[in-house]
Amino acid sequence: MTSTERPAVRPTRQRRAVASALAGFDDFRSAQEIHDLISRQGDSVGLATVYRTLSALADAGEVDMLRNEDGEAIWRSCSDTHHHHLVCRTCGATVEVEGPAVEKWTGAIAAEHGYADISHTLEIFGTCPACLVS
Amino acid sequence: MTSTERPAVRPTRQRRAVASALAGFDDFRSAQEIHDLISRQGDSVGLATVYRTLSALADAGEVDMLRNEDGEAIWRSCSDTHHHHLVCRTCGATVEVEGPAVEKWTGAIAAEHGYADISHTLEIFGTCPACLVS
DNA sequence: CCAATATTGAGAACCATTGTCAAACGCGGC
DNA sequence: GCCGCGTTTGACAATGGTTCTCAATATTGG
Ligand SMILES: [Zn+2]
Ligand SMILES: [Zn+2]
Ligand SMILES: [Zn+2]
Ligand SMILES: [Zn+2]
Repeated sequence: MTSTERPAVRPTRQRRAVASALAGFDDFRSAQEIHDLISRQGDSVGLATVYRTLSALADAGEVDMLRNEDGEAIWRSCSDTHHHHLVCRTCGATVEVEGPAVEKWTGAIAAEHGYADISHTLEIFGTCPACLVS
Repeated sequence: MTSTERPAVRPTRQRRAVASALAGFDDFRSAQEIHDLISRQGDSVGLATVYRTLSALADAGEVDMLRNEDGEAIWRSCSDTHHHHLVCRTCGATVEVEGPAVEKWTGAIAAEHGYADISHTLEIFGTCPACLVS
């Protein structure tokens, strides 16, 4: 059997720029915002390349992508273990959270109804302490 | 103090057609699919009106809207109590599920981090029994 | 039936995302 | 260092879902 096909990803200036931009914030940002960030850092990367790179990183599990209320994709550099997010609706401040109990629950519910190959999405939104006081 | 402003919603042929279409399926459909369904039922309703009506129903809590993998909005007539969904990735078959434990967990996690005004999204995807055998 | 207000729809406008494809680049071999 | 080749890039066009516009129409209460 053939080993997993590996497309041979190359370390380019552009990919480095995207990675660098991702390291500069810890909330979720749109591809366009990240593109602007890169420009402001002095680098020049095509918007299409930003999209391509973000998608690749998401596939590789290095960034998480979710959708804001308008359906726009927003991205964030994340740890590589399975987790969910607690996101501030006002400033975007994000906390990674884990919930073994929830993981078990989704599996149980699915099994109960005979569903297989389960995956799930779970995000929590609220107002963070900092935004509460202001 | 003035009572809650009530925009005075009128029962029109169009809104009836959308409601009727919604009653005709129990999986999640896109606005365009619902628009097609209405046409096939013999009614004629503008696409913009379908969007407007679906949004209004969603605000009123009579339908649930979520986003598919591509970010498209998909809609479904739902019960009015808080619940989540177990959706077949292949045929779309949907089961409404409730999980008091999960509700408590999200609240606890949020409180633990000082977040307030909590809301959350949670959807489970998998392959339903029918699609498993085929 | 009237006036006031809400609704509709055809099409334009928006805008995030993806596709195109020739030029530029990274890499391994020589 | 130089070649050859597959990979990557980017300017720009194309897509496609969703919203906007605004004049024409429908509903309602009187
Ligand atoms: Zn994450
Ligand atoms: Zn999980
Ligand atoms: Zn529902
Ligand atoms: Zn819930």
